[in-house]
Amino acid sequence: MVRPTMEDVALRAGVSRALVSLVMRNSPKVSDVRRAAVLKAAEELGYSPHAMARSLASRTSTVLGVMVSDLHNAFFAEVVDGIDEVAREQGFDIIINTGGRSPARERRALESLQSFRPAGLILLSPVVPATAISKAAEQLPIVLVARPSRVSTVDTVNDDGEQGARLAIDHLVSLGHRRIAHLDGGEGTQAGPRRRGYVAAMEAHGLTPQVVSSEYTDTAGARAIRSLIESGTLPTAILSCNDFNAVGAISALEDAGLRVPADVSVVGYDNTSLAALRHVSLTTIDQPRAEFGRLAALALLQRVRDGRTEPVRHLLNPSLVVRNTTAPPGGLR
Amino acid sequence: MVRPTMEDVALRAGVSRALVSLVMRNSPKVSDVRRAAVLKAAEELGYSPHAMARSLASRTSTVLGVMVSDLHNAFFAEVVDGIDEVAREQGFDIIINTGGRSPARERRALESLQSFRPAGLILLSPVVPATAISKAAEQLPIVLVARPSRVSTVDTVNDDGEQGARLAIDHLVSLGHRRIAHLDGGEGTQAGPRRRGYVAAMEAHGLTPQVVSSEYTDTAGARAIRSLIESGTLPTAILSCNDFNAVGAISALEDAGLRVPADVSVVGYDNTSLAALRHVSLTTIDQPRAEFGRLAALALLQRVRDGRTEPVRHLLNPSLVVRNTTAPPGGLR
DNA sequence: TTGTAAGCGTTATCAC
DNA sequence: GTGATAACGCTTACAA
Repeated sequence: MVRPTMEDVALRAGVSRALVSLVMRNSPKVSDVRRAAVLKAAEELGYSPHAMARSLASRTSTVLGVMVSDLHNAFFAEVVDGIDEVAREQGFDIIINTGGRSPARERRALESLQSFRPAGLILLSPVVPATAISKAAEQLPIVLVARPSRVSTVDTVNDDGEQGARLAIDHLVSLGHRRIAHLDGGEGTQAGPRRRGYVAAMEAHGLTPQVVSSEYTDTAGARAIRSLIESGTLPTAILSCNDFNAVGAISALEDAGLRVPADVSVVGYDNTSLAALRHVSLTTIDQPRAEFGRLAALALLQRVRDGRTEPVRHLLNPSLVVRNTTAPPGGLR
Repeated sequence: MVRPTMEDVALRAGVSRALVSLVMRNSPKVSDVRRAAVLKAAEELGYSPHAMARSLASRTSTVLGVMVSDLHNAFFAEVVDGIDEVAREQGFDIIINTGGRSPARERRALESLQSFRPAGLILLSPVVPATAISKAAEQLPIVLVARPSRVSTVDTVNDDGEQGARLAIDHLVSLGHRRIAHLDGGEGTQAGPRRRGYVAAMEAHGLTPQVVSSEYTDTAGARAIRSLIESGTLPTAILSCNDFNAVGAISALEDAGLRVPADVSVVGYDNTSLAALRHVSLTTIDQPRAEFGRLAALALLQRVRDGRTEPVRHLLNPSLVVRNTTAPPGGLR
């Protein structure tokens, strides 16, 4: 169980260690015979380079660290796909760690990631305080995804939540809705912009906003609907803070004998795989997740390789995905 | 942007590099005064140990590599939680990489993980050929989760799919169902045991198995139901190969004007977060996912630290979670 | 084109 | 307790 080293390969191929090193980094200045011999020896020994030793010696790193705040959320999986795509193209490896939505655990994940001395770090929706981030940013380039920041040393990639909410409201208004409530995400990341966008869009249409306090879960969505029904203030359409909340809302509406979308229309946010299920078929707002990842990786590489120092702020446009939970009000369809 | 080293800390604290090293590994044989001085200097400099250099020098690794075949599947997130829990307890760090369900990408992920020379590797439902796994197992300890293996050098952690299917059938039979079809997972991992368990359980009850070819997606589940309806062979109950398939089946049943569970009962498999949504509320088979992770990490640590060499094969018991998609047949409820 | 030797940041083995 | 010094596996001038 002891892994072969360059020395072993060199011995077996009858060359020096340095030459093996050249072959491994496929330098052009190695004769074909020697190269073949080295490759053969490496193959036979099952040798593969030791990334840490390499990075130590070369004083460079081809590793990008990725901190995923919540592995349970498929949202991040697609962002990672985007990161992975760009990183691989550019010859970088990624290592992932997860924070489990707990600041303490996330802190540990960050430290662990940094102990590998990666070229840079991409943080997906981190929950640690901003000071922890700016402190880390003193040591290496950092890109934040799905979390805004004013720290001038970090880049950010976000979706324009205000515009997303506006798209949803415009859609509902164009269907004929006038009374549209927003089930608010409370403290959740991105809840602020979505709420502001909702209020602004309603007012732009001359309508009265109705913000209902809720959370990013299906039970919270159901609870909010029940309170609306009890207070007799149920509108004809709902904009939920995310897809889970929307599914909870739909289920509570159906429990109350109301039909979606005939009696009430519902719009989600995020276009998770849940929304696409035919059983749900939720009208929702899509964020270009893989693009988030690609831009984040690109931003990091610009700092790492091209030495960029001014921060970049990507604000991506979400889009509306119309499915089967929205229709004109009052069953007019 | 240049990270401080032990040398810097030593200089600042007015001690030798070796002493700093001792403090960092909190050795008991350092005077309190010196320790405090070193810690203070490290803090001021923002110093944290260099994991790669440490591992290189100590010829040991406190890193566990985790390959997640599909980050989009929340199933793995909980397994990772279990791994993380045990690893942290025992002073190990984990680094994650993903294979995106593509053998080529997975191979790359495996190589990348190995280049960090981790103490061992945990592979979650890998799709690479068995030979690739046994080759890797020559270099370091490997544990496979959700994929069986006969390679004597690797440990495995799986759920007992046959028993899971049996639990579902026993439940349906006890409700009074006699005609129960299985929507089969085809080539998918774990589809085999579930199918065998279904057939065996049906025969044990003196019933005729009805296996319908399908896949692990909601559209496939819907398609299978439509074909059953068209052929006039729709039974009173369905055991799906997984939750997605079950949700697709439910949706197709409702589209056809049938009620679930009044007209047809449906059981899923996996107890994903989807099943728990109140809008779905699916009766399903639960696998102890976090336990998978814990056992996998423990198995790895036994090899790494205690030098165990005989393989272990964990086969965990699934359990039945009854929700609202199962009832006695014929709307007798 | 190939080999030699000096590091990279750390731990480990000794002396003191 | 504390401090030199030799590894660890690799890269990289610099020589040959």
